[in-house]
Amino acid sequence: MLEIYAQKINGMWFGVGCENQQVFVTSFGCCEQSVLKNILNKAPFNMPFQVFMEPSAFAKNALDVLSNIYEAKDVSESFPLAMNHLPAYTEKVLKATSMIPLGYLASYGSIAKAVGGSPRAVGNAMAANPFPPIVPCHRVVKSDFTLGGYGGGLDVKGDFLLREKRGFSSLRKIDVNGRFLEVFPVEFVLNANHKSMQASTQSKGKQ
DNA sequence: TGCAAACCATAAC
DNA sequence: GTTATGGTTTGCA
Repeated sequence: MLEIYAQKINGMWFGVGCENQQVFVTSFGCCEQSVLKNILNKAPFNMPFQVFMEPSAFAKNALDVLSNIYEAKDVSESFPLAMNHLPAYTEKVLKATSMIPLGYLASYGSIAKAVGGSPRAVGNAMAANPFPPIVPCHRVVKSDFTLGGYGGGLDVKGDFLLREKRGFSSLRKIDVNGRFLEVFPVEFVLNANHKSMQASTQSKGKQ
């Protein structure tokens, strides 16, 4: 039985679906309704569920962690995430994605290089991510430093990156099962988008 | 810049 | 099985 909890923390709604001290699905959003809808969308389709008003201790802790991640705090705590029901490739991509450190981003292509497959396949796995923002799919962007897509909306993704800005300036390589995942500072994307906005306003000015 | 083709795992049929 | 569909990338005009 999937136990579903939703709670408002600091103005934002967070939700978890769990069973046997394992997290199956998470969600966040501006209202309770959308959070619950997302949870039911991403939950294994044939799993019976029940929505609870009072979070269990386990769920309460999970909700707090979600909120901390949302606020771009450095969260070291990790959870038992139930990934067994996911396709093997999706699981690999999500695990690699969860290794991207706070303040850094990876491109769809660099993840594809690290785990195999193609950038599009990585994008598909991101879209299927049941664990936002525990698995930080908002830290995956296009290779040209534009944002790409995001289930919760691009503005949400952009806001995340602004909050996660940490002032790093150099590339890093993360070891993912012996293969390297290249990551770069959030600033690269923020600067690139800033420049492109400047460029578009300049070209408008010239006309 | 803009467009077309290659990319490859999923889900739907 | 087969097809359609992407949260992409790359090359070429």
